Amino acid sequence: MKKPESKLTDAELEIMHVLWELEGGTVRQVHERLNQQRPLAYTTVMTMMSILEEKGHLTRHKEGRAYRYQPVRPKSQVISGMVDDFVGRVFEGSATPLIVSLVKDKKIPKKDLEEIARMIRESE
Amino acid sequence: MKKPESKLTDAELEIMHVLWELEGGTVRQVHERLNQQRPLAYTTVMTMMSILEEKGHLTRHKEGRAYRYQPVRPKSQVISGMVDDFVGRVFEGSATPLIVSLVKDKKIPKKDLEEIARMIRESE
DNA sequence: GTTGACAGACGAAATTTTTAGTACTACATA
DNA sequence: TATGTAGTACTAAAAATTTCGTCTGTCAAC
Repeated sequence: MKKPESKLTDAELEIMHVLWELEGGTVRQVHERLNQQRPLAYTTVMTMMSILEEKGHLTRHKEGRAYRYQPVRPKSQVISGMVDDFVGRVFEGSATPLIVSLVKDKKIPKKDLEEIARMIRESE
Repeated sequence: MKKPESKLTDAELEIMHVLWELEGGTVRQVHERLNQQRPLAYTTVMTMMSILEEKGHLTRHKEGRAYRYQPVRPKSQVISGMVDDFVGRVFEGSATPLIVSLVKDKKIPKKDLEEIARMIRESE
């Protein structure tokens, strides 16, 4: 049964990253990818992908013998939701301190900083 | 037994926020705060705070009959670590897309944007 | 000294998240 | 048609997180 939406857990996010990159794939494909980083049973990946399908993050259709899974929403949209959630939990709603902290003590390449500055100018 | 460090879970973070704001407090004080937002047993808060103490995020000392808990590290430092973790998991290490997405989504008041732009200029 | 309120210790239930085992099906092919 | 293989469904164990109950001790007020 499909639920409308739901928060992505850590392990689920890993899988979504692979599928966004591959633009969809089978359990086997995803398993092969993740397994390079850390041992993980095939069925574990399958279970996770089923859950993601139930949660409405993936759809699937038969392709030959196996299912092919595809992300329902684009990466940008899902991640934007996660950012909102993060800002809510960690910064109690206000995104400004997050940016300030990122710009200040994180290593953003100078080039990117310039681009960001330009973006801000243009958005006004 | 104290472990050196550890990731903050959601519920733990809620408590840390209260203690950062109050600059330390008793279980009762924290419980009263959180209870305004959602029902929560006194002992639940107590357990969480004990765990936070074991994890090294809080210290405590007797004050009258009760313990007074205090954050070990300043909010800015802990949150900076959480941002790193988040950037790693969600943005696969690169913070730039996060900033871009925040600025683009227009979640930042114009006034703050200007200040950020100034910050960038000055950091060069 | 009894009683009631407050506080913590301890143990553990409930829930969520993560991981995996086993059995069953379809298919190719020897 | 017997057999190995790829794939899934179903089930559930394991681990982590969140929640809370009960018991015990202390202290103040009566």
